[in-house]
Amino acid sequence: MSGIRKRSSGATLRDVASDAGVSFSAVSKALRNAYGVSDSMRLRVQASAERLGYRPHAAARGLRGKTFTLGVLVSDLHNSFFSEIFGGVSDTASMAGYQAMLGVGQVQPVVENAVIDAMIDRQMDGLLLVAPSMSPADLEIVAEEVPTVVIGVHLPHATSFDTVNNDDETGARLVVRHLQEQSISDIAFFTLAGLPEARGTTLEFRERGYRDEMQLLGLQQHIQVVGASMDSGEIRSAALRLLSGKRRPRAVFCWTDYAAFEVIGVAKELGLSLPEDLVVVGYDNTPYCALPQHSLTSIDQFGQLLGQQATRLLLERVAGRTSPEHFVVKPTLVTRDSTVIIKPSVSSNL
Amino acid sequence: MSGIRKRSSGATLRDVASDAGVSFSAVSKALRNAYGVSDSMRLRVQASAERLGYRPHAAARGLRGKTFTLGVLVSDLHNSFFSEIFGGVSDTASMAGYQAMLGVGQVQPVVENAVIDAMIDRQMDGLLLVAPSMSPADLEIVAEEVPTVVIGVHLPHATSFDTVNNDDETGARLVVRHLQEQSISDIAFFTLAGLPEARGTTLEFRERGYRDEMQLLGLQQHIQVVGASMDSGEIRSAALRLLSGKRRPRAVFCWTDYAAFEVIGVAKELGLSLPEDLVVVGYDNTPYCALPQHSLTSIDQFGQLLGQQATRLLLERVAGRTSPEHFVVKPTLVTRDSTVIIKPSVSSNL
DNA sequence: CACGTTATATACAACGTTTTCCAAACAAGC
DNA sequence: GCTTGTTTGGAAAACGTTGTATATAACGTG
Repeated sequence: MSGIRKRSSGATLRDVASDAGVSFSAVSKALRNAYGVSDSMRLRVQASAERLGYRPHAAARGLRGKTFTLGVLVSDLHNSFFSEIFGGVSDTASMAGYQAMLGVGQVQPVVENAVIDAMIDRQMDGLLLVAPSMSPADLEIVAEEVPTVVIGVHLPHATSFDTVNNDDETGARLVVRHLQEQSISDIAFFTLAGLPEARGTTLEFRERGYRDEMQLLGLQQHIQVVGASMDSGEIRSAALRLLSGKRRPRAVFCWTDYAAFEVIGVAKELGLSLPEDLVVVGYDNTPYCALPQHSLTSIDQFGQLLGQQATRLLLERVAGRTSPEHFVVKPTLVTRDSTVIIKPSVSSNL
Repeated sequence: MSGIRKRSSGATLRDVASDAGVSFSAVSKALRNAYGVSDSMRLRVQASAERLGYRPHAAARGLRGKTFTLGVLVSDLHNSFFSEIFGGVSDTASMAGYQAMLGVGQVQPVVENAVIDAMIDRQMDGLLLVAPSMSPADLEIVAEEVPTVVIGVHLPHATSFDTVNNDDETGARLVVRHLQEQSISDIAFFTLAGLPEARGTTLEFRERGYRDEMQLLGLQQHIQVVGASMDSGEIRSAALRLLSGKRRPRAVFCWTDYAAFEVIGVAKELGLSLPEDLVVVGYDNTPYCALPQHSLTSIDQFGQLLGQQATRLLLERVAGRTSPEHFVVKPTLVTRDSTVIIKPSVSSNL
């Protein structure tokens, strides 16, 4: 019930050693289940350690061995998709005796670098970079220094780090196909603009999937791509231009849910009714999608799974693997009212 | 432009020393601007350090002195209010040469304790606990061990740590008064249920403010409090009970924005129109409130400012202050369409 | 019984800092 | 020129681990 550990013990290896009547290096080995320790001693040592509330001093450890800490860099806390990823990371890490610590890069390469430096300085055993905005070259530099796994950047030929992604191209295709099945062909893609440079990013792949599938279905004349930064105001004005222009599309497929919500907002302000006049689709399937006032069709990319797999790979790298692995999960379309034209009879499914 | 630091230098104090032609302890002092170093030497050392790309080894530092790391514990990443706080923390910390690292407590005291332990083990110089769900007694235990500042728990008499809060009571009063000015008197309060225990929490204060102000305005017969956990399903069923029951209120004041969004959703499903049939108010003024489909009136508690002040206090504690300080910021009501009955003429204010 | 061969436990040298204590150098006061 | 004091730089002892090298004991084998 209490839960909280009796602290301020400050017991060190030496204290445990003198309590158990053995040498302090014996304690070190006994507690790490190292080779060359008799069962009787291990038991005695463990008992003493337990009683004294011994906890290894991470800084001291960091000086010689591992710190059992993983650094996770996310670009933006506001995107609740990242929270989902972190959930998977945190669980998997703690089950392996590691602790995950989060840093925030604010989508600015400068800040990202500072955070990464800080993590390396603190001797973190491995780094998990979620949707970093730095260049592949810089990623290589980081990966050279410390075991690294990257989520959200498609670099299947990277050798010095692993990548974990959802198949963004397929995700985008699913959307286009779904809309076409609803007899909607005039589909625009709303992307994120103003990023440093072409980066092998998820955005590229989503856009490519969109373009390719449009082409495949013979809808190439309807291809239309607009973009805005992450700023709410910019998203709104881009959406306004798109929806009040003369080429207003029948559907808008947004690179992330939040952008979709803004688009829906602008549409409402323009007096458009959804889904009759306009259909909107998002990406990430964040919790807000399920709210009836949005009921937003979206692509689920299984953030938790992504986090788990990435952590698994990272721990493998920390353990010594050097050959690269690239994990891709198939995304799923979650259809909701925002794109289902013919509504089902009654039902207010709570 | 490049930005990324030349890594893998691995330069240590000794390397810098031999490069500059001085002893390594001289380097240590020179770089920390310690007493007893001539200007000429300081300059020479700084030049060498710069050239070799020297970075202090945090683990080694942790063994003797500070780690220049602050641990931030948040209960739940999904609440984007916390992101806002962290923004303020991060900025203030890095300006003082500190790095903030985030841990997530999942609203479970067990996990919270594990994360706190991990932070203490890693010799973090101070802890910033955001809306922790642990007991005041446990907070004291933690604070005894390491400089601590708590955000989001009202304990104005705590001596071993500082607190930073918005004035939840006033916030709630603002809401009630605002609604009454709109001639709405039948106001219910929607709170968070199923927490460990009474904790001196923000919830308590919001509820108290609500009750007191209702009383003051002579609306005591309309006082009605319902609650649900953080789970979306539970919120929805509680909202359904409230809104379809015979005592359906005219307004629902929710302890946090997300709950308000769920309530709005349920209301829509029930065919209620807002704001004519029902009025909803939230707390935190998260970015989603501004979306036209919500246009949710909410209380802004200035998360960024909260984070900045908390960090300032924490750094003071790290520097040695032991007398407690308790900072309170006045919240502000941000009115939006969800509660403004008579709509302004035209305007689609983008 | 000398002689490897295993087991087991200890000693001790790192690891990269911070900090205390000392020595050297130099100036000032008599 | 001798104390006294005040800078300035260096030597060395922590800090709490890990990991390697070494000592000791126990145990067959030839």
